[in-house]
Amino acid sequence: MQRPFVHPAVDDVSLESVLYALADPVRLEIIKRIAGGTCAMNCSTAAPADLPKSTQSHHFQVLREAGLIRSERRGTEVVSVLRCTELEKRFPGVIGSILKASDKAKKKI
Amino acid sequence: MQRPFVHPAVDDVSLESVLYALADPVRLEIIKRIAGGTCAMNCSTAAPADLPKSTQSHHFQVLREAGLIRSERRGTEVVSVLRCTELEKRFPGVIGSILKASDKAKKKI
DNA sequence: TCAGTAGTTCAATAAAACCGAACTATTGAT
DNA sequence: ATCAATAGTTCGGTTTTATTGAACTACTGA
Repeated sequence: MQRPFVHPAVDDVSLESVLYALADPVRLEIIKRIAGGTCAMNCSTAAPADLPKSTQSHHFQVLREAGLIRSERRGTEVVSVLRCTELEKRFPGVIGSILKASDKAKKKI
Repeated sequence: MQRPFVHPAVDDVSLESVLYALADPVRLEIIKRIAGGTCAMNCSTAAPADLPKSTQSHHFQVLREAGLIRSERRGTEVVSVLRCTELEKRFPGVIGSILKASDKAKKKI
């Protein structure tokens, strides 16, 4: 049987794990897409297309266990949402400034 | 001869490398000490005391190459300062909110 | 010049990431 | 109900990265 998704309580989310999760270019891109889009994304849509499925799955697991996203199965696919409100409460300004900075950095290139 | 310290130009500093550098508990602690203290620290003072010298040195190298600190030899020791102004300009709010969040997280425990 | 202190570099080991292949879960068609 | 297709997970082996003891470099002060 497949294990159900595990989401840490917001108070158990550590700043280090959040930063670690966002430090990877692929994962930062995923978070940007989830945050910027309809606010709910399946894995294949949110991750770069050329990335192997197992690697995609690994990255979503890291984001989930870091407390950044909440995932839920909907039919054959898994939909993930950013835990923005909770995270903003726990680490004010952190996610927002990072997302803003990543946009700006992208424009520069 | 020992190589001189290399510091990236502020425009070459990537958000990912900054987040990566700060994602490690030891390095985050170092940055907090450098930021909170007299604003200039040698390695032994800024790093946890029980950490092997080679590991300390490695962590300072990561912070340096990520663009977070500027290091300079002063006699036998190396003094490092946070590149706060430059970083604030490039990634507004990022370092500040992370430092603030890390203080709060510490108090909770 | 010599001893002591502060940090770096090297090389070997330990830990983590990556990805192909096999597996699970769900849906929709026959 | 069964079968094929889709979406994602898990496993295991390989590659990459981190850690650290030991040797080395740089500087200071006696």
